[in-house]
Amino acid sequence: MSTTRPTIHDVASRAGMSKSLVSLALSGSPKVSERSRLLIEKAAAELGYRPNAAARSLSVRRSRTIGVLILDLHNPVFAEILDGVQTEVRQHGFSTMLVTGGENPTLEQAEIETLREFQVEGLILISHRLPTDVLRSIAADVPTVVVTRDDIVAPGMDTVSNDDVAGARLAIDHLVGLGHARIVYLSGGDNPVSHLRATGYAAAMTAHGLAELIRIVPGGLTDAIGYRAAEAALQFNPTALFVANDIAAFGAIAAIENANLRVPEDISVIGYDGIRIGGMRRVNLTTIAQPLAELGRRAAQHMLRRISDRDSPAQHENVSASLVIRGTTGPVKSTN
Amino acid sequence: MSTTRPTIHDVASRAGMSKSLVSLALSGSPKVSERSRLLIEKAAAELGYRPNAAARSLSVRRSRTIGVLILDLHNPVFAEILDGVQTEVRQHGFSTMLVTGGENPTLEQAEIETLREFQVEGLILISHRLPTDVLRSIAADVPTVVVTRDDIVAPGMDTVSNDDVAGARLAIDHLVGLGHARIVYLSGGDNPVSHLRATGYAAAMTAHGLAELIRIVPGGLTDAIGYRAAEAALQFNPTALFVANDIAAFGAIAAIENANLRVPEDISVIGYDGIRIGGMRRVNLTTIAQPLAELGRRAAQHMLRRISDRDSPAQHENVSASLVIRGTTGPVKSTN
DNA sequence: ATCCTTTATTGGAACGGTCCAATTAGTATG
DNA sequence: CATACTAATTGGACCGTTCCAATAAAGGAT
Repeated sequence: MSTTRPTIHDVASRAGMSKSLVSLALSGSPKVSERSRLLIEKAAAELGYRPNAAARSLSVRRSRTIGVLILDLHNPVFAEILDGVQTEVRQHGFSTMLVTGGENPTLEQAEIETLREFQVEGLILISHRLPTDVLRSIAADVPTVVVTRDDIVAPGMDTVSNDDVAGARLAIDHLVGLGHARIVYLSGGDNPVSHLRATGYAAAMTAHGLAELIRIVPGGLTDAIGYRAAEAALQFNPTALFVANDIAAFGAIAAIENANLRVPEDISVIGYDGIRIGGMRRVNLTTIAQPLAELGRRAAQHMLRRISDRDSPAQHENVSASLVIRGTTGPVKSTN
Repeated sequence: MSTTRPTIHDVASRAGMSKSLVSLALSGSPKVSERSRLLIEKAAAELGYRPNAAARSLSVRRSRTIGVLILDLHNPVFAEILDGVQTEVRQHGFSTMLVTGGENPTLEQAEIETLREFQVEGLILISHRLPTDVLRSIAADVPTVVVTRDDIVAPGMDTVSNDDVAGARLAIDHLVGLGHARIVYLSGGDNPVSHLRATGYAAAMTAHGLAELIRIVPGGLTDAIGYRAAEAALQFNPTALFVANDIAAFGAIAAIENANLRVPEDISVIGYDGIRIGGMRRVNLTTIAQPLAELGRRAAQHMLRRISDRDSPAQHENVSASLVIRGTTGPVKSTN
């Protein structure tokens, strides 16, 4: 059916008043008489009237929508952050428009372009792979907040992330506290977050007088790559592995078990991120947990602030990650 | 800076031609002279002009956007389906607008309302918890396709799902083939999908002459509930568990191991869905895999068809799931 | 009754595009 | 060198809202 959707005009003529009054009534203005309001509401309901957001946004010059770019849908980390963003944003009467670039910079840029054509009032980037200058120019004319990374700063751009260096230190402290010394870091590939975690690892090792035992094995953020990286790491005869993220840690554990070693009895493993499935009893991964939904909520709050005050100074918030001890780390084997 | 974004008028006056010509040129019309086109493109670039999607959509009366409702962001199943939707839809020049209702019918309805105000041209529901009549009335005036469920049919609404009954049968056939008989089904709670899988389970058991061994333990779709359900299931002294979904299967495995039994030596476990993390070597879950991204792609295709031909007959597509044998199922113990 | 306030209502311009019909410029034809 | 086309360009209506300035209606005070 639905030939054309009813407009405010249709409601007006059915209620026998002007479209202006309908507009007023529907937006809850107090200067509409009770009688008219009722009539109008009745007509609107009967017609199944639904305001046209495009027309409104054109008229008021606000879309009440914020754009969200998510790095990779398959990594639960980002879904959990998104969840926080959504709840916060919704509470303030905003909608979100979501896109993914699948870690492909070109695609990411195109998707952001689309978002901007829709006149989103702000952009939340749940991580990204954009070149610095591109990011800069985006942030220069639309309120932007980046979650998860704080390596790039630009005027008018906020960041919300956890302190990866401190988090890594937490992991190493925990392991050293359990008596470990030959601790290898499986990196998460060539990206800023992984580099920071490497830095924290190296710093903590050094602080514990273990500088000469620092070993970094190149890896990545997936299960399969974690598996391979762990295999490579075994050559160093480690007693513990610090893995760049939880998903890769899953792979690492599999590799260890496959080499007929036990976790944590022979080798302890600690991940990073604190995704929910890491807590599944079957996996039970010790990890450095970021408050993911909280990260998202904060990001949304910064966004809302920045929208209402475009040139409030850039803020870079650092929330702290925490050590969650579960079953994949334990005391180092006495003899070895 | 960005006081006001440049409009097509600004481009026109800078290039020294009319806004109509600018519109023509920018949409690649062949009736614009080479000279003018170049001038216009230059002006647009210099100004950083970006068309206003709201204005366009108002004028052409098409938004080129489709709305997507996703049941629960935390379950990877839905993210993987979404991925398929996105790639397909994008290829055809559409954007998506994503919302979640978190399994809450009221919230879902509100979110769908928002989507409709944005004049989405169609709605893809990656599962949902809507009452039948609500769903019906939605489908009655906006092209709708439901993924994952085909229990409700309505005119003008397509569905894309896997055949849960057949899938369940596949699982049971596999287990029976391995010699199992005391096979318990851990349900996924009170929802249509789980019921269908129960039906398939019961039918297959009956077909194998095991009708009197049918045991259904109430469960849910999460790890924690799967754990508890498995504990409860042990009273039946099963040799195998068929679990309503992969995530719950993870929990079930943990429960079994916690009871000092081994998987699959003592008890085999098979899940349903085929989410990626089930393939992680550490987990290595045997499962009935739905082609998730494919499901999403198909849904998008139906959507596009329905958009271009509103009253093409409702289609209900059933893609088949397949058995993926991994490490959590094995031959039944000889003596027991 | 008349004038002044309030209160309620309305017409119309604007928002930034698209697209159609009309106009102008340019070119070929007889 | 008109005439008839074709190609290129333009003005303006329209899409569905909001909102402001203007108008109408309803009381109140004198």
